[in-house]
Amino acid sequence: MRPSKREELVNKALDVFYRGGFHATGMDMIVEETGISKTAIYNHFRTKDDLILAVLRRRDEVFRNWLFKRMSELGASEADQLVAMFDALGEWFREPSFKGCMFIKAVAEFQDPDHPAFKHSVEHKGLIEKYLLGLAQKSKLQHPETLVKRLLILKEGAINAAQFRSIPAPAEEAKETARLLIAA
Amino acid sequence: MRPSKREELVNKALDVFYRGGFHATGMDMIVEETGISKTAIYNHFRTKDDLILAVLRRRDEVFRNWLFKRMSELGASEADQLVAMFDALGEWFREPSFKGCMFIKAVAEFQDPDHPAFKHSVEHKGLIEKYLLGLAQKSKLQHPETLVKRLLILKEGAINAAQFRSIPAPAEEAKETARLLIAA
DNA sequence: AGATAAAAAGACTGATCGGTATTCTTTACT
DNA sequence: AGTAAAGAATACCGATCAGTCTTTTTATCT
Repeated sequence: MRPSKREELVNKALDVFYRGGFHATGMDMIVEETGISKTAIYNHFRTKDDLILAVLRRRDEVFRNWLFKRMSELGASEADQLVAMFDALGEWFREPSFKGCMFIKAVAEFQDPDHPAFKHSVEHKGLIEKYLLGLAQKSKLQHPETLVKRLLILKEGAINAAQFRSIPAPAEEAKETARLLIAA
Repeated sequence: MRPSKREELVNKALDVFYRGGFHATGMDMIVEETGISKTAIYNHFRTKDDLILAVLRRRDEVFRNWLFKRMSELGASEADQLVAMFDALGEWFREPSFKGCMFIKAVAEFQDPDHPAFKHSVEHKGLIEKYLLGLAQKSKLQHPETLVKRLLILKEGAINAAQFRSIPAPAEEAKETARLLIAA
């Protein structure tokens, strides 16, 4: 099956870039870690940047699917789901392989706002915002736009604190703050 | 004056690394942008990593001094100063050269928790936490440790949102949330 | 001013970068 | 089975990486 070969490459490259960073990881390392030869890789992707973009697209898809599914499993009402986002994040943080948000890393390494990796990272955050806004509107909470923006700030902050490991339970702290916002 | 030459190198290197990233910026670029020859640079620093560490130390010093000073200028009481942190952050975000937090970038590029750049970044956040905790304790607010952890999450989240430019006024959103936390 | 020492400039090193050309292996069809 | 066509493995390319060595400049002291 041809397409699965490509997907396998993207999935493995995702792991390698996530662990090692984008610039610091050379294509030779991708070859070594995936077991796929350079020719085969460049048969699927024109440049390293193209591969990175495919990786980011895959990460976007996987992460959003996982997060939204987990939120709906952990929360009953729409308002509950918004709060449950932080429980889901907490599960993510506790995974041994957790190394922070790939899109935060991407904008850190590709700082030009016109770079496709930067733009895609902004899009990813935008799609999450859109989804949260839908939930906030369905629930009858006041000022849904404002609420969502503040929840997003809490989410990003919790992810960062988790990566720095400077706060023992960032998801829980963010969750309590989110509760406060929703109750207000 | 000898030491000022070294400081000038560190200050200029800081700019270049901040704009271009750590791995993506080669030493030749540092030479070009600073006008200081490679020999002179390597006379002061044994390796590129050593230079990067000096840059991070300088950034830590400059940023904390600026932030704490600005907080005390913008806030009267200790509790006010905690809230005013977000006004100061807002000023930072509006600087045209703003490109996010250098320490977030550092942990994104040097992911190994044992790497000196990672450790120094954690230290930086720790020093800020310590200062905020001092303020929270002097003010008679309840649960100062918890409050500070949540304020830090808001701070990190606002910085990230500012870098992504996904939220129009992240400092203001974070500030309002902080008010809520302090009032609670 | 001239000798000497310190420092900086820039050519250069092996290694590695992203990417390609050539060789080799595998597959598919008659 | 034999042959052609497709795909992958690897040797290889110029460019650039971090870092050094040699040469030239600059500064100091008499």
